[in-house]
Amino acid sequence: MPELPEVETIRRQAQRLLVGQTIKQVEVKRASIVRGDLGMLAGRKISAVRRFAKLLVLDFSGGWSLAIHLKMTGRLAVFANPGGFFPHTHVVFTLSNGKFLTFSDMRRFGYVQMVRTDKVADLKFVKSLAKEPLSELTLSDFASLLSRSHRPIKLLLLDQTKIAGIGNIYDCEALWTARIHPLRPANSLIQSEIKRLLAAIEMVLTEGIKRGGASDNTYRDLHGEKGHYQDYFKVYQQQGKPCKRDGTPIKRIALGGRGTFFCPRCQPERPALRKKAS
DNA sequence: GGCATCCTGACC
DNA sequence: GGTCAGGATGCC
Repeated sequence: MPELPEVETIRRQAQRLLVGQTIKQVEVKRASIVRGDLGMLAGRKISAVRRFAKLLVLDFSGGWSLAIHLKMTGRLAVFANPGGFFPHTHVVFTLSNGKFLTFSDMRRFGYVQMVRTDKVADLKFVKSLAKEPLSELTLSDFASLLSRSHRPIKLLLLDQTKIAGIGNIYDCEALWTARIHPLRPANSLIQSEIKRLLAAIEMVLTEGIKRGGASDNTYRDLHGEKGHYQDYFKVYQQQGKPCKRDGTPIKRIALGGRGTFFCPRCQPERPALRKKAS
């Protein structure tokens, strides 16, 4: 589902397509995914698009904002005609250019929430977020974060209150890139591994943005199109296929109730012991 | 900190 | 029919 690179892709597209547009009409088809009164947005102009980890925020004239969380299957997309809308479309905004901005979500885990622009930073979810890897988190932040937890590194990276924006896909891909086993206790990583892992996280997120996100399954961008990062997966949902580094079959285990993919050979459960000089 | 839970659909 | 799905939270 949408992680940092996917939401950032949508943010950049929205910046170009939506800023300057005025909301002509709002239609809520399913009230349960809406928090607050979307009718307040009619007649308002979109002035900015922001992202907080995986949360997208549209700012409107008059001090109102709309926080949008896509969770697992949410999609924010612009269509020229109502005939093209995705299934499970719950909210439709008619724009001043005659197009339609839609929010759809098959599993209905996502939401759209009205909030005063000056209160966005006070949203419980936003306040709980840790630093972002591509813009805020330093190596010493990361090292200190890891040293304070004995949880499996894979789970720590998924915790938005520890490091913001990573989901299951980029988690697995970063661990493979850094050659670190997902079950390794966070505080067992040595300095060289910590450095490698942070570089790997930055690399896979940057690559994800460059490829327009990963559409392994349901993700679509603001144009309703798939991303391409799924064509570059090294381990995610590649179980049984040969590791791109050493040919060993990729393994899948369950960790914290979700799929975890890794190479059992180049991501060893224990760091390689230094060979004794003989 | 670990686990169930909100939903629907795809796939084996 | 059973399993799995990229998130976040609320409960123990």
